[in-house]
Amino acid sequence: MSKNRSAPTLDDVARKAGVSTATVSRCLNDPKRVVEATRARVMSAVSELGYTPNFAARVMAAKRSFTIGAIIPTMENAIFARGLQAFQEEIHNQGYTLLVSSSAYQPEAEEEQIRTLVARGADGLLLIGHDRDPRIFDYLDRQKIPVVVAWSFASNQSAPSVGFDNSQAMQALAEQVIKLGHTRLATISALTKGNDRARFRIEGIRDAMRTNGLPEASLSVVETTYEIENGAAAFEQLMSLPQRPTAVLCGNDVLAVGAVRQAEKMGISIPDEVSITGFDDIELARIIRPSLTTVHVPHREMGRKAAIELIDMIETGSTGQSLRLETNVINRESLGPAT
Amino acid sequence: MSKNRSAPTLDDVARKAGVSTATVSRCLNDPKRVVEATRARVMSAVSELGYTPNFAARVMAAKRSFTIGAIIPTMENAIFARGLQAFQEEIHNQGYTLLVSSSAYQPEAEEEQIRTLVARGADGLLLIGHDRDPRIFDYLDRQKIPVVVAWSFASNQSAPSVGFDNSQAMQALAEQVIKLGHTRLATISALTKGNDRARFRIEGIRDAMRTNGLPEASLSVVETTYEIENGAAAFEQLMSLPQRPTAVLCGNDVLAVGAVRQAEKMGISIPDEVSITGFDDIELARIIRPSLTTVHVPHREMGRKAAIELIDMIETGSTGQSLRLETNVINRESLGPAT
DNA sequence: ATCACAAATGCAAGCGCTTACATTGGCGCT
DNA sequence: AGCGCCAATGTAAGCGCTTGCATTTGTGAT
Repeated sequence: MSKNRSAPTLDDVARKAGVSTATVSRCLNDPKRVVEATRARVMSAVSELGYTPNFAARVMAAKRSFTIGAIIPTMENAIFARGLQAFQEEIHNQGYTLLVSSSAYQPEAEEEQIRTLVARGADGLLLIGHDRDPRIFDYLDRQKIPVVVAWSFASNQSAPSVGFDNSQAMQALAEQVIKLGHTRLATISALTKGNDRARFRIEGIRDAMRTNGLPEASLSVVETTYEIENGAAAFEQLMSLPQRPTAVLCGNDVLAVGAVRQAEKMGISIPDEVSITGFDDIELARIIRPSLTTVHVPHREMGRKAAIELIDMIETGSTGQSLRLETNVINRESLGPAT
Repeated sequence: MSKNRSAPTLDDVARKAGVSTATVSRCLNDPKRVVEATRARVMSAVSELGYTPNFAARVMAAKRSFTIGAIIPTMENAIFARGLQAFQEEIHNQGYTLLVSSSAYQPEAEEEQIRTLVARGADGLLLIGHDRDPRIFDYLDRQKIPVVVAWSFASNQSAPSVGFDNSQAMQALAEQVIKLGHTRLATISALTKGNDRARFRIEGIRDAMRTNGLPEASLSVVETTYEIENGAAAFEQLMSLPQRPTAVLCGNDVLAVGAVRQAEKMGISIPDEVSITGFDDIELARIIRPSLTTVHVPHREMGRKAAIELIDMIETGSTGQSLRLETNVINRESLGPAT
């Protein structure tokens, strides 16, 4: 037992317990395969030495890492944080570890990170949305890495998805807005390039307009990136239109908060002069005044279900099955009747 | 070139380029050691094959992972998110990858995660706060894993820290509060067990009281976990005290937001009847109405500096050096003179 | 006791890479 | 032309683990 200043190995444990490394390995991975007496001896050697298996060696030998990778567009806001937290809790319960990276909404960055995660031996991947180069799905398929797509639902894609129908969710909200008499609608959307969620949401508004006999072309659309300040700027831009919209449907709550703040600054009363809505129902939506009418998304449920699905795919080798979750409109103060 | 359905290895590349694996490895890790012509041949083989080095094998052979681990108390709020984002950007620039896990404020979970990260070959660790079993620092020391502590500053600890003086920061704020005539103070704090930041902040308030001749014992303290709802509940509790405090200094902005919301609900006017302050200066602090007087912490700078320090320790083997950042009080609407 | 057979354990071959050390070849110099 | 030297490349030994297969040990039935 050399008191070497570096981590003990399987070999050290084996020697101390007077067994072979194979037995120690089995003790750790499949305890019932080794008889009680030996196991006790091994286990005490393990704890006396403070042994922790070397992960890289284990992955290499077993070709299995019990690691799941997730690539999300951004960590800087609550939307993904909450769903991801649930995802991580679930996989942790099942003995997996989560590796997260964020792509900053850049497709190339995402692709690189996918490769990195695969090179790190991820057993499966969680991706957000369907929009990406099909070659990526081919690659993953070839490497036999199961993938689940979340935050979006579509049954006919190359990977199963656990999410909700963005278009329909937004349509339901737009219907309510229109029922309140609004005819001049506008939307502040996230960038639609490479972002199916954003596109579907705009589409949902258009669907509702069409259904209700409003000319689709009359929808003013401003696209911007995901920040409160940008939501504010977009709102200002919309308010300087010759014909001010009476309702601004925002692609997410963050943008809506920016709009609300800008309205306050411009002395525009919400919802008396203009109505504003959000999407996601993050905490901020109920904190802000006026509180936000928005679409509630079951983030935690989505994260959990995606985890369950992905682990099932990993462990049974199944090709997975898409799951569609329900959203619902939450009525708060920022939406009122058209004036 | 067998079109095997699994990832190409160094060997495949070497064969295709007509060189040895050693040369390929050198091309990838230290290109100047191989002559231009060979390198070109190797590189084109790499890209034709779509080769990505197997991470586990690399770590195992090189005993170096270019991975840094960070364990934060929670991912669910903006405080750590922002600093961590900066940390990650900086290490990414220097060619490292970040592995994050959250301990949910549980010391045992943190300890387990530290071991996990070490087993995964992390080259260094970022930890939050100094409060933890000294054995952990011993262990890390024995494994020769550099550690930097952030979000807290203390020069006499077992690990260098990059942070700010929580006590002094809070004291500065409390001074202002007292100068405004408040004498009945209360604080809503995060749980102090295992959380030096929380403890130091309370201490800061006491220091200011002492300095200004206020009886320290008169400070009402409520401890609770990190959620808006809990901040609200704590505020309600404080308001039902026989002698209502006139200023409630919250341990962080999230708790303060809860307090503000509860005041609104109870019809207590802020800051006319009661003043409320926060700590951290997260985005929410300026979004909420009344906006929060709070302590601004240079999160991004802290993250970046911590990254620089840690990488320096990893690469030069130095023992590191503590760095103290400045905070400053941001005056907004939620603090007013005592009535 | 003895034998057949199953359960427990050991042996050793990799997993895909890095790197110390050995070998080769090209160059300038005499 | 011959020599020494250094840059470029190759050889092969691990890194710490898992696991198929071989071997040993223990069990119950005869």
